Amino acid sequence: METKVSLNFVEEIVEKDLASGKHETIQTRFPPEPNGFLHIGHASSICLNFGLKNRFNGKCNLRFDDTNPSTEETRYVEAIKKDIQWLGFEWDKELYASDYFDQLYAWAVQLIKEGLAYVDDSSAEEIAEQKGTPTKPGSRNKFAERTVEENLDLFERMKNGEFENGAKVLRAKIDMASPNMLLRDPLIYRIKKEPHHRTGDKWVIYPMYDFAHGQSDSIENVTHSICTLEFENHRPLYNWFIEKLGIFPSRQIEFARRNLSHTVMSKRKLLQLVNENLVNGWDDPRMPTISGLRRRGYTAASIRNYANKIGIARRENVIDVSLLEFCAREDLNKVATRVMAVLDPLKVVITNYPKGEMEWVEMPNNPEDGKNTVHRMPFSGELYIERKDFMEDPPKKFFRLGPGRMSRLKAGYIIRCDGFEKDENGKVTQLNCTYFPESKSGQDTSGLKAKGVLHWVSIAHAAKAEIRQYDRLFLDENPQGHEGKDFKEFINPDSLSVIEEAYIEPFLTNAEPGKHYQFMRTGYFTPDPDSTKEKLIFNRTVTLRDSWAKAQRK
RNA sequence: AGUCCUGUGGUGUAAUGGUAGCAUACAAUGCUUUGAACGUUGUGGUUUAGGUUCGAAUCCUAACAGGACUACCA
Repeated sequence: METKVSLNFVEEIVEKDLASGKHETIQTRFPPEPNGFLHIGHASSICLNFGLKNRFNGKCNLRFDDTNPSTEETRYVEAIKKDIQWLGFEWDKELYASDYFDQLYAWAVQLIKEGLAYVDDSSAEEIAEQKGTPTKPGSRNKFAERTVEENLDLFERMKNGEFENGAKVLRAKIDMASPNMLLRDPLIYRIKKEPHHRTGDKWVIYPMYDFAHGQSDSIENVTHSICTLEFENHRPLYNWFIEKLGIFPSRQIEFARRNLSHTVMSKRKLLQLVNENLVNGWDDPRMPTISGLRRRGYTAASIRNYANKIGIARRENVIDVSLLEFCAREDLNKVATRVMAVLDPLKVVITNYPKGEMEWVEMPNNPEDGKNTVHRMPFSGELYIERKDFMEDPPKKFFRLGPGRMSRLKAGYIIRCDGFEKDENGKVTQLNCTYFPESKSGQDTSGLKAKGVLHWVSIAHAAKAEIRQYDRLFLDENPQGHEGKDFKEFINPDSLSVIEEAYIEPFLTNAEPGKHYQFMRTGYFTPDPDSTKEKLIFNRTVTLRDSWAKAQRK
C-alpha cells in the first residue's frame, strides 16, 4: 500500500521546477555561519536542504557563510561538520564564502564601473540618519556623487589597508526612497582589520552578507536557496545583485524558523548562556543544540523524525517541547536496552531466601525489537528497590508494596512485604519480605497474582553510578517573549539534579557513550562522555510516560 | 505611520474551488511480568465582515490580529 505523502511548499516548488523543465536537477545548500553551534532549529533546515537532495536526487553543499571575521572560529566549523554527519547527512561539497573573496571583490569593482556602487566616508551614525525611516524616505549625501575613477581608487585603497576601521564603506547605489530599507544604498563592503579564520590577514575589507550570500549561491549554481523568514526583505536585494551582475539566478525561498517551547534558540542567547556559565558549555544536555541533545541521549533518528513531523511552513510557530520528547521516546523504545537501576534505594531482605546464596535471572533486552535476547542479572536475598515503590499506608490504587502486599520483582520472583523497620526519625530503613520460589519469572506455577512489577538490584552485586537528571532549562514556554524582561529571569533553578550514588545492575558497567538504555520504569539514559569505568555517569534523556504520577497530581 | 509576510482543534501541520484529515497533547477504556509500549474510543478547529461561485479554509476586497524591516551581524 502506498500512502500519499503531502509535500511541503518548498518541495512543491522544486517538483514544479523539475516538471516544467526549469531545472534538470536541483542544487541546495546549508549555509551556517561558523560563529556558534548548530541547534534544533538548524536541524529543520538541514533536513529540508539535504532531504530535498535525497528526495529529488539532487545535490546539497555545505557552505560556511564566513564573511565576518569578528565572530567566526575554526572550532565552530569542526563542530558544525560533526553535527551534520551525526544527523546522518552527507554534503556534496564543503565550501566557504571566503573562497569567493577575490570574485566578490571583482564584482564590486564591476558595480563601481557601472556607476552602481560608491565609497562613502560617512560615519555609521550619519549613514543611519540619512537612511530615513520606514515611513520617511532617505537622502543621498555628497559622496554618492563621486566619479567612477575616484571610487575605483578609493575602493582599491580600502583593500590595501590605507584607511582605518569605519573610515569608509562601499555602498550599492539603488534607491534611497525605497519602502524597503534594504534597498536604500545598502553597505556591501566594510573595513575590518581583523584576522579571518581562513584567509588570515590577506583581507582588511569584507563583504556584507547581502553582497556575499546570493553571489555564493550563484557561483555554486544553487537552484533553490532556502533560508528563514527574516531574510524575506532581503530578497529584492538578493535578486538585484544577481541581475546587475548578470550571474546565475538562484531563487531564494523563505520558511518560518521552527521555535521550540521552554528554550531559546538565537545563537546570541545561547552564547550568553555559555559565556555566563549558566550551562556547562555548548553541549550541555539542557541546551537545544544538536551536540547538547546528542549528549543528552537523543538519537539522530529521533531528531530527523521530529523535523519531519513539525514540517515546513511560513507561519509563526512555537512547537511544544513535549513533541520532541515524544520523538525521543518513540525511537528509544525501539533501540534502548532494558536494564535496572535504583535511584533512591530502599533495602529489602528476603527472609526465606537461602543466606549467602545468589542466582542468575534473565532480563529481556528489549521486548520491542523482536529479537528476544536477554542478559543475566544476579538475584539474592538482599536487594534494593525504589523507595517510592513502598508505602506504609498505601491507598487502594497503589499497585506496589505495602504491609502485607505482594509485588513481582521484574525478571525475578513475587515477594510479599511482611514487615518493615524504621530509624529514630521515622524513616523506613528496611523491608522484610518473603519470596515465593515457584513464582519465578517465566516458569511461574504459583498461581499468585501481583499487579505491581518492581525494578531492583542485588545489593552485593550492584555497581554505583552518578545520575544526572535534566529538566527544562526555562520555566516559561517562551522565555524571550516577554517585553521588558530578560530571558534569563525564567531559567529553571532545578534544571539539573544529580544523584551521586545510584545502584545499577552489573551489566551496565560496560555502558559507553552513544549507547541507549531504558532504566526500567524510570526513563531513558545514556552514558555521559565524562563517564569512565571507575566512575560511571548517566544522563537522563527523558522520563518514561508516567500515568500514575499524572493521576496522583489530580 | 509605510512596504512586505502570515492567520485551520491547546500545539504543529495537511486539504492546491468539491467529505476539514494526520500527528501530538488531553480524556476514557482494553491489554500488560515496565502504572511503559501497544490497541480502541472520545473531546476539540478554518480570525471577522462582505463579495465571486452550483459550491470557498482555498479566489477577491476590507477590517482585525501577529510578525519582519529603521546593524559597518548573519
